[in-house]
Amino acid sequence: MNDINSNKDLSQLLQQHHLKVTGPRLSILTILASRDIGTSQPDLEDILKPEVDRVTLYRTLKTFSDKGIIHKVFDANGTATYALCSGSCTEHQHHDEHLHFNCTVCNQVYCLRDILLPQMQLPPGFKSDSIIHTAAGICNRCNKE
Amino acid sequence: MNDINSNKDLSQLLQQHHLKVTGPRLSILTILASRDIGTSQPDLEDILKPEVDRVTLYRTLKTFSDKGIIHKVFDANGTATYALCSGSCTEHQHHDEHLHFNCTVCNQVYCLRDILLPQMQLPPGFKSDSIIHTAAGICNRCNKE
DNA sequence: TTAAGTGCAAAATCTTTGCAAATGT
DNA sequence: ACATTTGCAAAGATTTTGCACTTAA
Repeated sequence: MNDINSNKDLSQLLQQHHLKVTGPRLSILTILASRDIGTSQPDLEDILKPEVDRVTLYRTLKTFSDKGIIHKVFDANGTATYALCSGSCTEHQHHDEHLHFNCTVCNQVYCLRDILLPQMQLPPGFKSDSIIHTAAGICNRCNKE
Repeated sequence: MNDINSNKDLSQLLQQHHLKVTGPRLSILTILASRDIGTSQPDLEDILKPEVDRVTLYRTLKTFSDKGIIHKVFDANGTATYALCSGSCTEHQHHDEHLHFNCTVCNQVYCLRDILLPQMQLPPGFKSDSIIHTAAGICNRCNKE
């Protein structure tokens, strides 16, 4: 569970990024904030239907990504999933260097923020801003069943 | 450059996977084999147009993925790119645990097979089959210019 | 010969764009 | 009041499906 979850905090989050506080935006943020896992555009669409228009969802996710409020992770099928950024992301740079885990059973994307990520040596001439690590396998919930 | 590149080798590759050797398939494999970088579906489409139908391309890429001949990597925009698998991939399991590098300038996806990948400790209950590492940054070619 | 593969057309999806109406500041 | 944001409609792009024709084995 993310620590940003009261409605008030979410409003502040929007204001910090110079975005107006609107119903659709709060709904979307509330869903994302309540999950430690990435949520796909289609899933969000289902949950928010029919209160929020599909187009608004597209635009809002774009806006949030651009502003550094959420980040995008692709699951194994190439479907984008979205999750709240940690505090240090900005419009100019994302810092989402945590491990993502995509369960092959339930297909959910987990953000495992506590895993230590190793440094990697790149070949000469390559300069990396960020490395995304996405593991595929079975998550703790599906593992039990 | 991949070491599989003669037309004969590519035919064998198809036969090994019980696939018929056809023009479109060889064309697609030839392109992928000649590059150390992932190639996107749209790029392939452009290169192969109008000899190979768009639908054939979709179906062929799907077949090759399923058979373990190529693997799919998503670039930062979520566009799928395709690259030849290393020898050890099968229909049942892919072993593509190399580092992918997506250049933010030219957008190309490099498969950096020689980078040593570290092991990571997952939380209890999580079991991982594979981890994909995708770095974003500037590649050696764009770095020079 | 015949199962697999291809190409075309058309359907189904997914994503973006334009614009008028609504809304937050 | 006014720039932003939304919702609808429609356009555009992407991906899949059906089916008859072709081709490799």
